[in-house]
Amino acid sequence: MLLGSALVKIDGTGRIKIPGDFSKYIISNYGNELYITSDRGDSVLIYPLPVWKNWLKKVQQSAKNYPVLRKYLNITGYYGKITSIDKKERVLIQSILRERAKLEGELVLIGNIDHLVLWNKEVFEKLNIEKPLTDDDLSFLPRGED
Amino acid sequence: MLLGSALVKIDGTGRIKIPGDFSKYIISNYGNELYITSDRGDSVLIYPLPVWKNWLKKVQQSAKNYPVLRKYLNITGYYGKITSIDKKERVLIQSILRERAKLEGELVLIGNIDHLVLWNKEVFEKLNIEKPLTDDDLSFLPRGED
DNA sequence: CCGTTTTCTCCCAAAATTTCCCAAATTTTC
DNA sequence: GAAAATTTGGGAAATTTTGGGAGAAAACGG
Repeated sequence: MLLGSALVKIDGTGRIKIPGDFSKYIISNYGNELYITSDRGDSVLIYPLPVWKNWLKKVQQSAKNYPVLRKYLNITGYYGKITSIDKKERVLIQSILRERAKLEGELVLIGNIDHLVLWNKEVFEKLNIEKPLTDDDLSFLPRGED
Repeated sequence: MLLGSALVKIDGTGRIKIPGDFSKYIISNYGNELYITSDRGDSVLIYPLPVWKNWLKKVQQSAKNYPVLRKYLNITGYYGKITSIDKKERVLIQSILRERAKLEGELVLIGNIDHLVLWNKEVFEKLNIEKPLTDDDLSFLPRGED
């Protein structure tokens, strides 16, 4: 399962090295093909290709009626690209995404169960860390078992 | 499967180069004949010819019950043309479509399972990227491994 | 805490892909 | 049938992608 985060850097040609534990998990469970995309352009979604295909099927089945879902498909198609993890466990991030999500300097790569999310570290912190969660926010959490 | 996008340019004589991964997939699965058309004139639909023929059959069936579809058939017939992918993996976009869909400067070519959609990049972004998806929009996504 | 091993980053060069350009061939127009 | 316009073909430059070496940094083991 993909959990936790790592700091990574992007090289001169637009690739990132996927940390060993993430890449091992992905390759052994799903193979080395990825679908790299974004929904809002501010972060990069890195899916194992089979996971994405599965997800896509679900979305498309409901997309018939909702224009919003069609827009979602347009956008994830626009940002998207099939890529593979190379021998050194690197992946190329396509240039539209590099620009849009400001991929330069320090980046944060976060595991999200079956896929990864990549952020410009500064951007991520501005959105999530600077204004910490309030008691109110936390009140929306479901009850844990007790 | 045709997924993801690529930026392409149109040459002086109205052709685009279909990126290697797309063209390889198309040719090996469907051969090198295409049907190039449009439904609304603002983008260009690029179908492998066998895929289009199949689709057409379905639409014609439904047109018996829904005469509105006749208009769809008229339009896609009007814009349409059979073309083939040349040795250098280029295709000519007929001039009605070049004008109508403003094919000049940077273009975006987006994979959609079994066909491609070509847009003027600016136009596409105005329609899809300028106003990004909101939290509310995303809440319409089906739940799943996300 | 120090040396060893593994992982990651940085860099360069080779390979592949895409774009640009020109000219020949074909089709259309008058 | 000649001129104009469009389509087709291919060489070569420009750009992007790929591959791998070597140093730097981090993790590991004792």
